[in-house]
Amino acid sequence: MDVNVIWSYDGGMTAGAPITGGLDFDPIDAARAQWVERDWGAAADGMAAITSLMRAHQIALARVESALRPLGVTFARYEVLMLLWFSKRGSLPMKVIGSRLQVHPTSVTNAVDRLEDAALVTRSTHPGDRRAILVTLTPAGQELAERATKTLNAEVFERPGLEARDVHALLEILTRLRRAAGDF
Amino acid sequence: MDVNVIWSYDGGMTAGAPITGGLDFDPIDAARAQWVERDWGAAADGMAAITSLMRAHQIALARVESALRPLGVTFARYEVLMLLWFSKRGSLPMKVIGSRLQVHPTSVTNAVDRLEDAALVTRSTHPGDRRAILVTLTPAGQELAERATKTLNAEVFERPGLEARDVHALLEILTRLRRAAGDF
DNA sequence: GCCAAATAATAGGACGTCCGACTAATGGAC
DNA sequence: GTCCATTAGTCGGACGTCCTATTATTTGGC
Repeated sequence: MDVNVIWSYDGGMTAGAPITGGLDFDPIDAARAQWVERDWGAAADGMAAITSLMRAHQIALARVESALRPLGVTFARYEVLMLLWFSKRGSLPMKVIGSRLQVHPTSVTNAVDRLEDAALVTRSTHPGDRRAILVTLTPAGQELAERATKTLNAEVFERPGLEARDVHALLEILTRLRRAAGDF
Repeated sequence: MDVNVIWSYDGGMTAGAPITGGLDFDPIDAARAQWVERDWGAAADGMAAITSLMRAHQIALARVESALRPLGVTFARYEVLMLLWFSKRGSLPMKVIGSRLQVHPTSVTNAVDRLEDAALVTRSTHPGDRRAILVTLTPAGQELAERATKTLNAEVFERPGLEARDVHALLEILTRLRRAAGDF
């Protein structure tokens, strides 16, 4: 038979597929139907939206990381480089980096460790507060930030996989979500 | 002075803030303005939308994990439990789990390892294909899936932090994004 | 029937994230 | 002036994700 026995185990599956695609139905929509069927209708849209958000993040991150991989940086480190590049002095305290990116202090330590190993940034003690560490962009760091931005713009940001109208609507909705969460 | 010196380093920061909130401007909107200013306008909305997506994911995941933590499961493991619960026989091959959740095979191995340690699922060899492993929900696993769903619905999915209109629009846009990415 | 190609799952490792605990420095109350 | 609460950053560990490589099994071409 042309259908692998595994795939027919739960009904509805008619063909094997690579892990990145090829299902003949939308698992999230199927889950949403289950929610309605079990009288969790009040939560169905929220469940589907949040689950979709998780998956959309995974898709977007994979694209971004794939574009950046040849340059030897990750998106987390790229964000730090951009923050420094856009700062007036090319340097920021660890704490400010964490606040702007909304990540845990240890995540900043992690990213800066690796950027420092790659000679893209340097660490120095803050002149006005000896507890604080100033992170400064090196020329190599700025050069990489520029190249990475050019790559990301061309390969991802200019073609995010949605029509312009959707991109704009998505941005507005997510901005409201972030504001409601206290992001700014 | 009442303003920590660190916070004034790049201008605009007027107060210290806990890491989860309190910035007096939106860093993503500021980045978008930089994109426009540097003549990357064609990529500005895409950049802002994708960056917002990353942050929105972080916010949503934190809420979900926070709700699940008292129950001793993570969202990744919860998704596996739900998939099994909704399946006709309460069991699925590893491969199918990975395809439905769109994650790497090793992620399924990881999640099932931990669920098995917690006696929420069992592993057995697939009767029709000795290469494959059938994962089966235990009574404790189903009981936990039910309790976790009740908790998640009440604490997160019924109040996702957006108005119903936005939740619905978000779901539609992300569904188009996932379809364009070949998800189903 | 036999053997090579494809497939299912796991092992080991890299990376980013968070958490709790810890050190060092700051600064306000007295 | 002294002391203690607060703050900045790091360390070790847990977890989820992906990648590459490997083992076992199945399947299809001949």
